[in-house]
Amino acid sequence: MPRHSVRDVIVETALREFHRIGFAACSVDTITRAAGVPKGSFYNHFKSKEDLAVEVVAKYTAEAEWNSVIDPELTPLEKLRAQFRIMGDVLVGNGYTRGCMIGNMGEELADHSEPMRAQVRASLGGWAEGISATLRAAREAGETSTDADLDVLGRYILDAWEGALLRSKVVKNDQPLDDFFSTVFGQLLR
Amino acid sequence: MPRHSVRDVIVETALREFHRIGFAACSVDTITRAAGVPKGSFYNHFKSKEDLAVEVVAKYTAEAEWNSVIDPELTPLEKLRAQFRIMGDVLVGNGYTRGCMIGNMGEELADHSEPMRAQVRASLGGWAEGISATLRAAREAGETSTDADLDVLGRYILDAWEGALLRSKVVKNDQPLDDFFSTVFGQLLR
DNA sequence: CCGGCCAAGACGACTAGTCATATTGGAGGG
DNA sequence: CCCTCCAATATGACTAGTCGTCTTGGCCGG
Repeated sequence: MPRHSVRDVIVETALREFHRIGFAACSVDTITRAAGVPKGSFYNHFKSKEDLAVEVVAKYTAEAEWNSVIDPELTPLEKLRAQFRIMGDVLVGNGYTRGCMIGNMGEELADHSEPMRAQVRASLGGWAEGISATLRAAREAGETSTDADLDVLGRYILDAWEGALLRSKVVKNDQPLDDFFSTVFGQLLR
Repeated sequence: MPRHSVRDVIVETALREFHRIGFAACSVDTITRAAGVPKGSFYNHFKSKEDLAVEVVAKYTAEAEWNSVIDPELTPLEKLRAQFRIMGDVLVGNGYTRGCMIGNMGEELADHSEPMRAQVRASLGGWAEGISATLRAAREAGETSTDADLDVLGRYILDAWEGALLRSKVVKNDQPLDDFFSTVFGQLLR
């Protein structure tokens, strides 16, 4: 049991720290110190820092706040809006820093780490498919009259979200998120 | 003159190398080796690696392929499409690596370097304004019937571009760019 | 001679990962 | 039940670099 729990502490801590400062700036030492775990123990649980990061992205993908929107009273588009809203609230709560963990890792490591590129690809792919599924429900419910291919649109909306988060880190105000919401829900999906 | 030329060689080389592998992965040694310049000379011209990177982003912004689209025969929307197309061709030509230099730097450094955050902010801001100006010309020419606020739309389109380039690095195929073009020109701007 | 510019190599901080040693837990025997 | 031994696991000092930056000596020109 203790070994299992130490491992989990490392993953949880790494998730927080990688998101806070990014992969390159976050050393194994930083993680283990923050986790209160001896540095030498790290390699009992993870083959490398890269392996840990891949696992962290998988965990984040499964547990992101996105998944916490489960109110059955919401229409499909209301649900989609709530999902993006809650993710945006996290960004704002962090003072417009950190952006999106998945996008950050893709940006930083896609050209350098094949396991990470594969993980980010899977994470973004699954996320976009979820958006497209919600769009299909919205279309069936008569919530949107768009004639766009909904798989294309789901992916595109996610791209726009990643870009908006990036710009939020840069301008440090609400404008990118406001632009996103008004364009996606006010133009593309009406 | 020689100092000026060495300095320029460093900037040109840095532009290439920073874009190829990103800020953190690109050491001063990497740049000076590639430039054929003694490493010790570097600090005669630049206060720091960060200062160089800021200057590189400014230079890239001024000289990106985006600016090379000047055919007066093109309608505003044709011009906009050509501008994005030529930028996309660079990505494809590099095997779907590198993404967008400005976005990359913003991603990697916005939370760590204030001068870089300011530069990326200026670069993205200017770029988005250019897009919005083209959209206004398109509206006046009757090319688009969108009723969106064109300043909002310009910024949003640029966000979507950044996100599409990120995803291109991850999936390494044409899908993100295709999604971008069909949604922006097939949905938002028709 | 003096001042300014150049650049080689030194400097100190930091990194991911290793490994010799310490610790712990489980199994077997009395 | 207790004790001993052994194997597996834990750990912190260490290794072998890399890094950005600085210092100092040399060179050149006025």
